[in-house]
Amino acid sequence: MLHNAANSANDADSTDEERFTITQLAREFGITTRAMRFYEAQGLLSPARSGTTRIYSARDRVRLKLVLRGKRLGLTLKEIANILDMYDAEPGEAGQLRYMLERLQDQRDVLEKQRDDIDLTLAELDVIESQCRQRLSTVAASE
Amino acid sequence: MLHNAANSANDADSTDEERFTITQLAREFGITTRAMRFYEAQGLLSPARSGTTRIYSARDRVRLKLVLRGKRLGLTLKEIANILDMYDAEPGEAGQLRYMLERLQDQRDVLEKQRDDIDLTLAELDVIESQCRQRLSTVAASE
DNA sequence: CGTTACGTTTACGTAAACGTCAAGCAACGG
DNA sequence: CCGTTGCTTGACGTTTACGTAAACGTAACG
Repeated sequence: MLHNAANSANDADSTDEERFTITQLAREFGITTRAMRFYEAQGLLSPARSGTTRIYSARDRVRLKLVLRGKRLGLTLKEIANILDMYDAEPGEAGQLRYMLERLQDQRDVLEKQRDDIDLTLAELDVIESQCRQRLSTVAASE
Repeated sequence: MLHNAANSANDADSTDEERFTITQLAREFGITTRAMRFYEAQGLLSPARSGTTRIYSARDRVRLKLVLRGKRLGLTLKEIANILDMYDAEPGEAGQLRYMLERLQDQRDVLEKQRDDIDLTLAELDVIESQCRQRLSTVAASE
């Protein structure tokens, strides 16, 4: 078993990064190892290897977190990949930077539209709920 | 062709509801007729029929709008159907009403979580964008 | 009267995102 | 040494949400 964490002051290794196994992260985030391997196949993750075994760093963990957040927003894995790529994109030339700014704005537009949709939906849930409570009080009275 | 709208003061029909063809609505919302028929097959829409031809009412149109909003939020058609069902649910008995209130709260939790995710993502896009503009000004200076 | 436009059903195809085996290697406990 | 546990790579199955094509009806247009 991999001795993990709880090693504070020793270790010859210069970087004291925590390392995780695939099942550790899977359990932590409530997903399957199959899903994680799939994300890797899609280029969303690229953990180190010890032999054939995957070793996830803290950075990998953050990326996974971002993937799952993207999923909650209903983004496809491809869209998530595009965002992740922007995170650690090489400087690049002016044209590419300008293109990237456009894509960023597109993403922002989608998210803001989505926030509006959420607010609308929440407002309608309020209406339904109050109607529901109304009926409930009426029904409860006749029991 | 169906003479639509623009008939204000006549018509023996008591309800002056507008009626739409499938292609009208499809064009209006930028989707395909195939999609609309699919939504119907999944129980999300149930337009009237004139012979075999579908006739959509204003109410059908609203439902379609809600379906598309749900889609933008990343909901599955099944989830959307559940929400729509709550819209026009029969009063029902107390137990069912209480169950419905729970489902409503679940939905609210998801949406609020989603809004938090959006705010986080927007904040990160800001960071990326400003870095992007930084580099761009640097690069632009050396041209 | 042919074709163009719009409507229908039925049915097979497809992309995305995994689920679910199967078969195999590696270490560790008893 | 043998079995359990945890990791690996295929590879095929499944669900969702349509796309796409075939084959047909019908109403208007020139």
